[in-house]
Amino acid sequence: MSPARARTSRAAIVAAARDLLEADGLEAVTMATVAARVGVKPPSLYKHVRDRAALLAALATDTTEELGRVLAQVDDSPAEPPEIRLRALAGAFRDFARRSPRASAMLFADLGPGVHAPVEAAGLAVRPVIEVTTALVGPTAALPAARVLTAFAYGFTSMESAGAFRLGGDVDEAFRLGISTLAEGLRAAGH
Amino acid sequence: MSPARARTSRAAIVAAARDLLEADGLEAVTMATVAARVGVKPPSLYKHVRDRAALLAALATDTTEELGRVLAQVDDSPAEPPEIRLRALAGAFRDFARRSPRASAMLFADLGPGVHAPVEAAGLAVRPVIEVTTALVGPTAALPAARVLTAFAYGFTSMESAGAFRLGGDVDEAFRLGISTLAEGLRAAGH
DNA sequence: ACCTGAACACCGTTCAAGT
DNA sequence: ACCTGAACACCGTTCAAGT
Repeated sequence: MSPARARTSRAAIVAAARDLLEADGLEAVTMATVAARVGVKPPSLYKHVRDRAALLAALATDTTEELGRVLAQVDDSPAEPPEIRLRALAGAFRDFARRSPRASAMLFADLGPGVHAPVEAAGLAVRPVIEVTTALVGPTAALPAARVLTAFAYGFTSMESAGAFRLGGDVDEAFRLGISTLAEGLRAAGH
Repeated sequence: MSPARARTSRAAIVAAARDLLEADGLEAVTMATVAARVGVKPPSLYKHVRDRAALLAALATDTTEELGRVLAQVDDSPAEPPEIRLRALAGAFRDFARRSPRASAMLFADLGPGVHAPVEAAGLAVRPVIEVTTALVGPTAALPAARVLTAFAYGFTSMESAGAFRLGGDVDEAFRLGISTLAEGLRAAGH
């Protein structure tokens, strides 16, 4: 008797995977390296995650949920003008992307069939953006405006952490330019 | 004597890799599947590419060069107003991304250490964008403006092909909104 | 000069057997 | 109920041997 007590957990496994991802890239996230990091043998992981694809999906979900908490905390003063709130959200997302660049690049990426954060987590993370665009352009135009802002911020930070800006110049300035232009332009368009 | 004549080529290998990538995703691009598709055994590939990472880099380069040709061909009438040229470039990029969604998502992505298209190919592909932003906002502000446009278009198409827009609504409209907003907003800001 | 078969280390995954 | 060792198919890569 005395069945084996859990020596690890799903949360610890996901955290280990995220650490390995940020440290050494996605190809370094193997069942063996993750298992070693949480102190078990590879087969034991299958008691906590279905397979590697499910582990990556859980990693994406974890990242999405953390981002959702960060953005919700940043956007806690709806009395501010929407442009100010938007700049704060964008800045927080960029900081998040710099803290977890590889996990952030996976937020909206194609990770194989059915491998992405569930709609609930994604919806929750994007909610602050939609709330701000609602204040900015009204409820009917809020979704496309949020998509535009998200696409820009995600594309920019993904390119940045991949080292895709290789022509010199001030990268910070370009990010601020994008957010400012979109904030003002969307407001002007969305009467 | 009569040393073995090449039964395949680097170009054929890259093309096979791209086909496999678009058909079944990056994890389906193995040395074995690529070799089978070009009609050789896996070890033969190493006479043409250093390793799998180099093959993926060559794939990214090939994609970047093709995009460069497409964009250069689209932007062949510098007499048009920059907003029109910009819309044409953006539309061509989106078409390209829909034709080769997985390869396009790799254009500016982190594919491992040193695995991305060389600066020359990337610079050539982005040249039409910089030329248009030069016409739009002047030479000093052209680079950040081009970065903003590229980040938006790349982020948007990557999200789109990954299936990240899951809240309904008109995705085409959102793309047009982004390009219009940026074209007008950047011009207004870049006197 | 390129191709192949054989070989190796590694990876994801399964499963019977332990506690 | 979770853990492990052993096993399997597969993958990237090397290399000696073919032509």
